[in-house]
Amino acid sequence: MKDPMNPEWTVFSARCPSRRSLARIANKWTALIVILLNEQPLRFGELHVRVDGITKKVLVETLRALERDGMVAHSRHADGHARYGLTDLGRTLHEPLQALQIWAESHVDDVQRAQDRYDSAADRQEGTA
Amino acid sequence: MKDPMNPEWTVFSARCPSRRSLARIANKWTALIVILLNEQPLRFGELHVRVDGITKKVLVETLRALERDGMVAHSRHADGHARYGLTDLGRTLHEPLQALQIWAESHVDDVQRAQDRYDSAADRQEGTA
DNA sequence: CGGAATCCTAAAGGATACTG
DNA sequence: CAGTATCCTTTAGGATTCCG
Repeated sequence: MKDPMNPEWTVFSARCPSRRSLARIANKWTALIVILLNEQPLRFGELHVRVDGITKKVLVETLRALERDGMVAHSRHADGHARYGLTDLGRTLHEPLQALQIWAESHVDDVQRAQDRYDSAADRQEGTA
Repeated sequence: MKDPMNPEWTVFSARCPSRRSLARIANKWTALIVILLNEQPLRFGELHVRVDGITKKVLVETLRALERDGMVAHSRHADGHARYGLTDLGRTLHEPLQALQIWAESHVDDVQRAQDRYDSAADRQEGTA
């Protein structure tokens, strides 16, 4: 599958499989789901309420894609309910994805200020033009 | 801006500003651009060729969004050409985003195997049905 | 070269209703 | 409850052309 002779075999190549993987993991829904499932396996409905704003359709699709890529698995539990959990592979994703969560939450104000600056600068431009 | 009284002020809340930030940084184009710009400031055309598969339109839009959020800035260089580079804020993004690149590139085979397993299991299901 | 403008398609996502 | 199925809207993204 991999061509070690090809120096372009990185995420920067559009046709490298790693580009597809990057697109899947560099995704807000994936990040939120992986972060939640790292705590503990969850049922579909629990995920649905804890990932605020996600629709059932998108949740199903994202879970299926993550299962296909081997990051998530679902299995029937002792109480008769199926639960989704991370696989070993999925667990290796938790740290980098949680880093994104932490970044996003801790830089809210920085980003907000930058946006305000940018927008007011843009307004001045408009006024000048 | 922030409501410290609201315990739901996290990326898991659809209306929390951090959710928007997460969506912006958990994005393949953002990741690729930030990783490249961390090495050195680049001109538009250099970015365009090094981020294989991106169109000029999408590159412009992504750069503008990153500038608005204060992660990228462009400035005229000594040679008279404008170059894009990371701001201090943008530089803090490099490590977590490069972690995603490394994950994607180093787990290509794991993901491929998982997909093969999943797809052949699905085929068997179809045959049974 | 570094875009901006326009147009268009495909994909993501949302709403709703239905089912085992 | 855990999905499917359907339909619809919106956004991301691509192709092309033009401009300073």
